Amino acid sequence: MRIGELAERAGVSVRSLRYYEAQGLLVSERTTGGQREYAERAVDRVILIQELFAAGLHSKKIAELLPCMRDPDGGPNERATPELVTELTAERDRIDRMIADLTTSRAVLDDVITTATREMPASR
Amino acid sequence: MRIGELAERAGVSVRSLRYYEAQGLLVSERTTGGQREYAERAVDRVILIQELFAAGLHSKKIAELLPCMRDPDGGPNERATPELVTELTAERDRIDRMIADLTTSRAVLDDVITTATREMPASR
DNA sequence: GTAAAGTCTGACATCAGTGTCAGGTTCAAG
DNA sequence: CTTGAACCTGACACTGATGTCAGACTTTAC
Repeated sequence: MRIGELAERAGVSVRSLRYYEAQGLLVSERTTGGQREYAERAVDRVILIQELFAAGLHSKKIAELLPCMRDPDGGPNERATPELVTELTAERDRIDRMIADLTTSRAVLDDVITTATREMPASR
Repeated sequence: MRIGELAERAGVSVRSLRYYEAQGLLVSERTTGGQREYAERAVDRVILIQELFAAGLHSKKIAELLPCMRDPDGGPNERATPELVTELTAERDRIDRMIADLTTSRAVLDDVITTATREMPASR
């Protein structure tokens, strides 16, 4: 598929896909005319990249991480270096803290919403 | 307390505290000489602000939200408008999705870490 | 009263991902 | 062959919280 379709199916902008490629997160074949051509599995990869971005990982670290993932297609995958493992462990801990903080914030919002909604049902 | 102490106790930079004030998230008394003076409760407020930032809320929305919080000191608090409730509900849903995504990312990291660590115990 | 540490305002820089625009090329359909 | 949509590269703008610097003032300790 071409870049427009991938962007739509993965729910990101065309701009972002080109950026991912420039950062080494995503590869593409090229047509004779120089246009990008993606395999089916690119969709899942882009979604994964987005999730990792959302988790606060920077593109450089994602670029190191991706080749170490167990490839569902059974493709070859590198073994993470001890240094990378250390970094990823730190990231994992950070994510754990992030989830904890988010849970707190959610409770705060929920409290305000509940308080405001009480005895004032369904906006009328 | 003055701004340096608050920064240290809340774990943020002095710069950030001044920014919060400029955004209307934090108020301060001023000494005769014009220096900021904070009450004890400012510490918790700043920590809360940080959590809300971490949850992806923008300062403007935090500024709307804060006065609607149940004040532990029993201070006066506004009732959230229906519009704000709608927005906050959207934020809450977004946080829920964020937590779900983070959980996915955490699992990805965990998988890579586990795979790399297996049969290669304690970095030697 | 003096020195040192802390604070003030204001301005500019940074980061990283994304938006957007320009000028040109490629592709697919008629 | 032509046309319009999609794509290409490259460049610049933006966002929003935070870092950092300069020059001046305040506070505290001695």
